[in-house]
Amino acid sequence: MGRWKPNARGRLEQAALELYVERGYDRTTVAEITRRAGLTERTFFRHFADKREVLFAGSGALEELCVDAVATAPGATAPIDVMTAALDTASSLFQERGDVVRQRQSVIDANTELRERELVKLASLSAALADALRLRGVGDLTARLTAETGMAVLKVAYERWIREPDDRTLHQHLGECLDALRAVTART
Amino acid sequence: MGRWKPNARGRLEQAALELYVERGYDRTTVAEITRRAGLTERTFFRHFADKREVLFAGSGALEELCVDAVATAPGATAPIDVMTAALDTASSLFQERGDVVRQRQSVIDANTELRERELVKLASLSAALADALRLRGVGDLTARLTAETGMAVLKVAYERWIREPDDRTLHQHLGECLDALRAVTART
Amino acid sequence: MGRWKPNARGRLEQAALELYVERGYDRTTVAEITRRAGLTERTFFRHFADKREVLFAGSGALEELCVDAVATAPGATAPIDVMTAALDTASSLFQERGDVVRQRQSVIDANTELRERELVKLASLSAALADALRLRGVGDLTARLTAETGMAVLKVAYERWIREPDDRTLHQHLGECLDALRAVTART
Amino acid sequence: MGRWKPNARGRLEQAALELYVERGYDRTTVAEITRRAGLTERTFFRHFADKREVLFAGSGALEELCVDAVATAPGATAPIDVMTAALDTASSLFQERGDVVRQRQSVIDANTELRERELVKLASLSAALADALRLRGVGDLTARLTAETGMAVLKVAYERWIREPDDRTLHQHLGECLDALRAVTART
DNA sequence: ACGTCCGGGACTCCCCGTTAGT
DNA sequence: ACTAACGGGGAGTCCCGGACGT
Repeated sequence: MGRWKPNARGRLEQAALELYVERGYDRTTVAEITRRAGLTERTFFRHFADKREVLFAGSGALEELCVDAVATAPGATAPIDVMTAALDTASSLFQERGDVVRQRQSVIDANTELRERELVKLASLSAALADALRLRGVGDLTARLTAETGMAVLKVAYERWIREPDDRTLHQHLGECLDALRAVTART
Repeated sequence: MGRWKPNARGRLEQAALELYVERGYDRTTVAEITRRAGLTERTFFRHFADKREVLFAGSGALEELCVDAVATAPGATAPIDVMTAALDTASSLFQERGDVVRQRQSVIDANTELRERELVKLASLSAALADALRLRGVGDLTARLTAETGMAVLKVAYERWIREPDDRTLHQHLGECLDALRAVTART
Repeated sequence: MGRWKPNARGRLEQAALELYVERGYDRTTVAEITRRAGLTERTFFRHFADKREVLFAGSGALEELCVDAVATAPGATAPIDVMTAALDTASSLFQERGDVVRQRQSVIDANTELRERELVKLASLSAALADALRLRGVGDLTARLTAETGMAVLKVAYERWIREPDDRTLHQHLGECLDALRAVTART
Repeated sequence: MGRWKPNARGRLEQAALELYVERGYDRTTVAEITRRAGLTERTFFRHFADKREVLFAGSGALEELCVDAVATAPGATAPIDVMTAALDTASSLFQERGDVVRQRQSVIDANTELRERELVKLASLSAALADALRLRGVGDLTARLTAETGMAVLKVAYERWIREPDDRTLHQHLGECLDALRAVTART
């Protein structure tokens, strides 16, 4: 057994989220986070590339799940339906832990730097999904557009789900958004 | 007559772009930029919010132009066509100065921080266009989706225009992408 | 009048020397130095390139004086005599403030990093003197060798002056060393 | 049989030199060196005291050889000639592997920290040679001055040998430098 | 509008310690 | 004895902002 309390990474994540909520992201220093977690600054940066990344540690797993959903969709599925399946996978992940997700999102929304990072994560997800579609044999142009469109739908649906505290699920919002998108792009 | 050489801001922009190209964004310090421009560090930050912003100084003007295109489109135009008009406005701005645009883009592509900022600018453009659409009476959901879809098309078309040095114009790429998008979202 | 107490640089130098003497160079942190000087770490590194340099701030002035002595020596003086004049200039600087010099030297001798820096300063002095000799028309090989020999003599004389607390001046030590050197290199 | 590939130390030396040449000493991190060598950072510091030392691992052997040359010189030899013998020993070591030596030297010359370490190694060599001379019965003052003078000659000769790519050997350069030194110190 | 001096925090890197495993 | 894994601690660089003076 080590000399240290276990799960340094987890303690840092929790301490960071707590402090970001308590006093806001930019009024929190890394020194304060590590103090609360009983560690040193050096250790924080060993686990997270920067002060923002601690909020996005889980996004890698999300990406994997979505990519997997694309890869394992039945062979004959149309690209847009494959994408829909991937988004549904993501949506259930969010839906399950609605409260935590909302809290985390309110932290992100309050700070521009964090919004920047969120957009990067979305772009990374888009690129990964486009790759996954190409692996299914979808052409490059279609793959990219499908992925980008999927992100557009996800963004809008997610935002509405967060902001409107009615009983609609994220899954329902995604459906509505996709319908609306079809109406927008339909040939007149 | 002032005691200083005029156009401090312009000199900073030029010095920054030169250095970013010569040795890369992250190997360039603000001190070096200001040294080349014959100014002090403090002055840099009086003109630009941060080291990245110097590359995005023109994006405000682009946003204005696009919003204007939305506002002045004929009253009966469908949202997607309004958006297309806005994108065409943007595209001619890029098309005119292809070389500068490509150089600037290669700097941005080489650095994650700059890509973050680029995404933020796109998100800001999206929000502005959604607002402009709402002002035309378009419903909130449709406005957002149209704007986000427009950004998706712009991203893909722009990237292909940059990367494939054939004779197709950005305008043509936009058209092709919109067609492809329609094919993707068409009901089967 | 500024908001700050004046002479930040001087306060840092003094605080550093005090602490290096009190508890040794490597058991002193920059944070402690700046705390004692009533400043922040950031300010320390604005004035001194690193933690060592604070002890060698005066070496630039010494170099200037020596170079000047070389430049202003009578035109017909032989290189070795020009060099001797330069060393005598340096020696009087040390002789005047014997106590401070010895204290500083004991700090340096106790730490390898500081000895490294001392050697670099000597090498820099050597290069500057060789340059100054070349400016007098001395050939490159002779200039370098004269400068390096001068440093050799200075090193040995200085060390003996510091270590042997008799009444001989540094000037006398330099003379003895030069004589001994001549004996060493004399053709048999 | 060990579980690891053998010769960890050698792999580290090679990886370090390669990287220092490829991208420069200060743009190379220890992590990169160990990654290339297939080891961990901790292992690097078990073999080398610091990041610089990996370039000076062989200097201990050089020192031994030179000291040995002093110790085994015929009893009646004058100090300066003993020193010359020691330098000639060193020179053949360099002469044999001219290419590697030049490459290594170009790395060192490009970085101040490395030049510092090089000077320390020379100072260490000087001290060792002075000790060896004292063991032969040479007086302290003469021993020190002879050793320091030897280093001066070695420095200048070595530098000229490196910089001037003609056919003169390091041995020849040493001879020329010694002659020039004698001319410099000769009584007029 | 610009310079000067300084504060403050993020982040990187070097170097070292301990523990456990082989 | 040698390695990996994890953490500590300090030096040093850079971005950015605040207060004051011209």
